[in-house]
Amino acid sequence: MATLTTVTVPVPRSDKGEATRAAIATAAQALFLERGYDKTTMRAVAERAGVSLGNAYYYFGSKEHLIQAFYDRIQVEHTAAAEAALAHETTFAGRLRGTLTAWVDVAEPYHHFAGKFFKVAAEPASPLSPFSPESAPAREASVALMARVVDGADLKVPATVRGELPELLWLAQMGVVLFWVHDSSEGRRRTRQLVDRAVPLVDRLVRLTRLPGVRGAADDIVALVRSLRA
Amino acid sequence: MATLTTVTVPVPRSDKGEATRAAIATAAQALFLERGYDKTTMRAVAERAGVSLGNAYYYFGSKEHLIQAFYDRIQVEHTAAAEAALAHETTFAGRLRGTLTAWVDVAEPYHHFAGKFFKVAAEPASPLSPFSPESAPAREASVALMARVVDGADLKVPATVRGELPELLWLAQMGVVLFWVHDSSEGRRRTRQLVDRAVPLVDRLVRLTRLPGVRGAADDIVALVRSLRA
DNA sequence: GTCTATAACTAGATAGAC
DNA sequence: GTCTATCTAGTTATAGAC
Repeated sequence: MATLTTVTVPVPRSDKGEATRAAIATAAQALFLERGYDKTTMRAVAERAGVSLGNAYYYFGSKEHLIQAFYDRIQVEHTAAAEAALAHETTFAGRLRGTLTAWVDVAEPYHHFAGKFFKVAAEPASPLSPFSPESAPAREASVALMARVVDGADLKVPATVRGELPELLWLAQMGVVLFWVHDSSEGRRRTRQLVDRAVPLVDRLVRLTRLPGVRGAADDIVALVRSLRA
Repeated sequence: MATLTTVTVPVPRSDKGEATRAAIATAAQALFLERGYDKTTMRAVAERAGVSLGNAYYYFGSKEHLIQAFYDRIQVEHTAAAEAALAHETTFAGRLRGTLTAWVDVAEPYHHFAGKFFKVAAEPASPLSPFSPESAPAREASVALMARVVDGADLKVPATVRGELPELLWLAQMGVVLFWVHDSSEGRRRTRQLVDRAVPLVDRLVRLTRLPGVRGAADDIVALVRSLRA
């Protein structure tokens, strides 16, 4: 159980501060895309933003904090791109595939420094960890998106399973992200293959939970997941 | 598909070099345990080892390379500890549980800096990534251990499933490690609970693959895993 | 060629004045 | 809020010793 720690995030109180903060974030994003994370120095970010090094640190506690903006950006873009797919897909498999493929599309421009990205996110103490309190809004938004995948679909499964499905699908998405990070094929061809092949499988597994022999096991999985959240 | 990159590892050619290398690794391990990863400086490691800073870098390309020794140590200790459990367990569930619990026991002393550990391992380009070529020996040893879990057990499942089971169980172990890294409960109580609850579930799921309706899905999973390895 | 050492460089982070 | 000056520690360059 994570102890709840208070994190001091310098939220700008004035309009001027807001503008400065945005300038720094924008400069960082541009430089990360141009040169990648490692080759972008805090000094270069500050210079491009037109502020001093010390001032950049006033708004962002560390270089890693500048990454959070990408997290948020991808999340927002993904939701928009997924909605387009969800609008015309009615089957569970179609909706899930559309949503996952939309993520791969949206994330592509950032792949070349996704390693650093992921590295930071993997540290438990990091606010960028997908399990951290700070990431709760983005995580909940992603789970909510998976809920929309399930809700609009032609899916008949036990209520217990259905209730936990969005969170389980989010976890599956984390698995896709893990694969994607390691995928150096052109255009993330291999990740797309993984999605195309795994989705029908997931579809099949989910529907199998209606089988008497399988349902008990599925309920146990649900109970386990619930107990881990506590 | 990972491109095969040549990695220059300075393997000492003389006995003296070997001794120096060992002294540095030993000093690093002691300091990491005493103060943690972040608070251990390369200068401190060099000093404790009785060598210059530059010399430390001659043997270890970066501070992160010093972590590899822990990887190897845990792997060796885990195999030994697991053998003890495997010697008197005959059921699949018992053998799996003993092996996973042995890992939690062995890894406990290193938990306080496991975050850094994991952070480094999460970067795809890192030689410490569990999927990297450099980690192949340790990974293969872990998979081989899982093969021993399966081989000595009372398990009747389709041959296709059985063939991939060691690797799938290794993947499950990675999941336990991920949970463990984030687990701040005393004595890793929650991770142990996870193992205790998940093992019977895995046992049940594996045996379910004999059901006609489930077997097809299981074969698809096996096929997917195989295609991803290519 | 294999090792080892010293000095210098780089960039993330902090302290304190304004 | 913003700046300048400074600190720290990972890393590299390079010269020389075995």
